[in-house]
Amino acid sequence: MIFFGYKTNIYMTATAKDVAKLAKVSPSTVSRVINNDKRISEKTKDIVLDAIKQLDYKVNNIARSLKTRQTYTIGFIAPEISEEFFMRVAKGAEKVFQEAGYSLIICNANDSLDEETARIKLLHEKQIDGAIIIPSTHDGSAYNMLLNDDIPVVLADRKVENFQADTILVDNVNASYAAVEHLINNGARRIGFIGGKRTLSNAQERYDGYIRALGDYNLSIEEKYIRFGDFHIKSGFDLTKKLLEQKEPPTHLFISNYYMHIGAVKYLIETEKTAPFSISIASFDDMQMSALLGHASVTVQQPVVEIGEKAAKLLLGRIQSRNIR
Amino acid sequence: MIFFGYKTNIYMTATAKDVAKLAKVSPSTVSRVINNDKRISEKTKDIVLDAIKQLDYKVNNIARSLKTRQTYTIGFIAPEISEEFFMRVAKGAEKVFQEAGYSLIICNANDSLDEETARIKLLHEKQIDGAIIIPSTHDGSAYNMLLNDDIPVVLADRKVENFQADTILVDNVNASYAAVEHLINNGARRIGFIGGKRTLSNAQERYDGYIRALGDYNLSIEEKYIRFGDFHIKSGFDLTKKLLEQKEPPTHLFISNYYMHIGAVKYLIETEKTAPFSISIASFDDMQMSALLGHASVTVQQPVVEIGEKAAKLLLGRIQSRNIR
DNA sequence: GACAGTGTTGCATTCGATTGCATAAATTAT
DNA sequence: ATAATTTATGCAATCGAATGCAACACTGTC
Repeated sequence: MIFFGYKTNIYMTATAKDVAKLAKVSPSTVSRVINNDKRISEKTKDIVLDAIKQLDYKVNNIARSLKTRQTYTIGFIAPEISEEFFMRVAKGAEKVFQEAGYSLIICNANDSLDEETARIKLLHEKQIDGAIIIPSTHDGSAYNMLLNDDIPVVLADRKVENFQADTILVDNVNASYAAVEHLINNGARRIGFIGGKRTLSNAQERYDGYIRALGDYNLSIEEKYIRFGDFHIKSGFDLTKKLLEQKEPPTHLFISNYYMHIGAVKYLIETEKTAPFSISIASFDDMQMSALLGHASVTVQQPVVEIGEKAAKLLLGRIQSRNIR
Repeated sequence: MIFFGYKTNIYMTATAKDVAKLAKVSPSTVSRVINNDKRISEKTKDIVLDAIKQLDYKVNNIARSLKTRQTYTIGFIAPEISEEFFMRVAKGAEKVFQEAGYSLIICNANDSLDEETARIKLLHEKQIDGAIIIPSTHDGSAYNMLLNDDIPVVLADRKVENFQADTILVDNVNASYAAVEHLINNGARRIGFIGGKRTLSNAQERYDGYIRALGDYNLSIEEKYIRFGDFHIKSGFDLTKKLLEQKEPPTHLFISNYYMHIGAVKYLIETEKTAPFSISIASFDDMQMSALLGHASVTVQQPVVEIGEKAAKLLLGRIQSRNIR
């Protein structure tokens, strides 16, 4: 493309100024056309639109954001982005935000407080409009960095200390209570418990449900049937091994999350522990694969994607109403 | 914080200007301190650093990007972000980019060309420094929008038409050949094939491997043993059903991806087809769960995370060397 | 004491779009 | 025909940081 009579950079991508020149109007007018300002005549609007098409003009959202102070970008921080559970939450959030014109920067905190804090600072500098965080630890003090600058935050899946914000949770206590109750009703008396780090609110709550169910049915709480690990496959494998290798092992297991469940099944398959006595498992989280894992008599179904959607809607509401907390 | 003697916005977050005032230097100096410009005296550097701490100043990356024309942001588009396979690719990419100071905007194309194109336009307007795309279809023409404006693109997992760029692939043909060969060596003669849409390069290549293996071992190619679907669980379920419900069904299956494998196992479990004759499955993609799925005698292991890492490193190289293609 | 050389810092412009205010043009009222 | 409105557009400042160039301060030299 070559323009006569005035200098235009033909190598770089077109700017509103270039469009303005071609359409013989001012940049302000171009801006108003892009933003659908009603008090612009149909005639000039058409001319500008035509110039935009000719130059294949695209808004520079960086420049726009600088002026409008809105980036239409949301931060999403999860402890580990390769885990299906967290990504399903992300999917729910992404859907809601995509429809509203926002996009999601997804960050991996690597289960580490330091890395999580670093991501928060980065997202802050990138001027995100809001953040959804699935906490990696129980300490949420770093999140205040965002709130203090009026960037709304919504938490999902886990509660934290030192930070006050809306949090989308499931009823962990009652859900795990129900799962354990199911085992008891099927005759289980020696029920092992495999849980996550108790500093995580959801891990603790699932444990609470287990304890409460045992109590309500007058079953004794045996420390040797209770193990805590870290919500990952290996941990599920190791703890199952520990529980089952003792004398008089449990006959049933309540396992606190999907990945530990996988680890447990892996152990059972490898050691063929299935033969002597049949282990029956109740577990938390219902994934695509859960039904295909052996031994599962009941799984607690968390509406995972919906958690993301709810968190996103809540956050969107706060952003749009400028009501930060 | 209140400053006397000059007007400063005490409500908004501090800018370089505010820091400059407090440190009694010019904004340029502040900028130079942040960017570690060597020709700044230790003394003023300390003063400025101190002022930065006092005001809790954070760079505004939007403003910076407008000037430097670098956003340190990468677009990542996948056909469906909730699928573990794609997210593992994303994880690999995220890791590499995080270390290099970039962050990832993750977009869901919903297996749709239109949505994919919309995401590309959005990312373009957001001035991303580069993009990694896992194509949703075989048509890559929309990707040129980026390349034409010197935004490098790297594809992963699938090739496309109408677009030329580096693409990180696995050797689908030989991998599926090897899997089928394994079945044949174990005595398989009637091997069913369950594949994805053939317009996708990887689906076609996996089919090619199957055909070639049959040919090399002088097994006839029976159309009634071959079915194409769409790489999703339901499709795997349906096609397995179709293959196994015919008279003289296949005794072995080669299944082209993880999700179809899950669908197949689901069908086998539900119908207990396991009893009369034992189906043996070879499948593509080795996920955390693959070993736990029944019937799998061999799975092709794709280095999924490494695909993401490789793609990211390649892209990073292009970005940093400003060598777009 | 004048001057070159080196090291620090500030001035002013720039990136691309938005927007309050002013003004010009078109329309209506008188 | 002129004044009063209404409508459409342009001007110029602004968002926050980066940077080429100029200017200043200091040291050392002859």
